[in-house]
Amino acid sequence: MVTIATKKGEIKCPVTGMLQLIGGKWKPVILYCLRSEKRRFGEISARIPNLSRKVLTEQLKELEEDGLLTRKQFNEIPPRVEYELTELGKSLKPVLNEMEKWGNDNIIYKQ
Amino acid sequence: MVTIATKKGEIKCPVTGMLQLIGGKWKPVILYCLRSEKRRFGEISARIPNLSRKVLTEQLKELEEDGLLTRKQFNEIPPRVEYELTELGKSLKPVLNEMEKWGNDNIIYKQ
DNA sequence: TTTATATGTTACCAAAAGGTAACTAGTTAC
DNA sequence: GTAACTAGTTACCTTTTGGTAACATATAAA
Repeated sequence: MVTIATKKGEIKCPVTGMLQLIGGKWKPVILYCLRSEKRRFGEISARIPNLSRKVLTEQLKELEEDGLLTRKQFNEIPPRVEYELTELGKSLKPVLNEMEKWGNDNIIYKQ
Repeated sequence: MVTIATKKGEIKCPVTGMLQLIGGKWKPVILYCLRSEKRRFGEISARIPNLSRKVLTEQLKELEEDGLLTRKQFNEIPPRVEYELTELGKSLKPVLNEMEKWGNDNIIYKQ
């Protein structure tokens, strides 16, 4: 469960609220990448090659702050960090699945 | 059906593809607003008060170019313009419904 | 001794997104 | 004669987002 503060005159719309958490160019893809298993930072980065490591770090941090995933750091050399969806994050699976389905049914990639 | 050109090295991900069409701060809310009926420009604007008219115009134009909605202009005074989802736009309803459901189940607005 | 490793951080810059305020048009109501 | 109406457009600015390149770290392998 997530709490969002409203500003004056703001309408309490469920879709608007959700977009405050997973709106943005990369967050749904990151969550989609983690939907069925935990992954290391490098794995996520390799699977989303157009996303720079800097931005990936930022987005992961925000998703963690919003309670959608956990970050587990192992103090090894070289370092290892694993990201995994929380229960709240997992509850997004129906949304991600519908997005995946729509993309598969309606998008043709060319070239 | 939508065609998206890939750049070199890009992965053909259904979620990434969908985000190119409806990613962004406002597009899902606009589509959600039109999910069950056609609406005039002013109606949409009134229902999304934090969205400026300038940005609404831009977003509607992009959604029209991407084939998700139609724009019907009546040459009356004062002017009237109606926006309505196309079949492709309507095919997004399952996604929008899951987003709505998740928002209603998981978000508490405070204040 | 140098290089490679994984996961970052930092400084700096460019591009995209979004906002406000002023302006437009042609008819109707005051 | 002036204001209100709707659906924009335009100019200008700010904020957000995103990118690149360099650096840090501790150990192991060459």
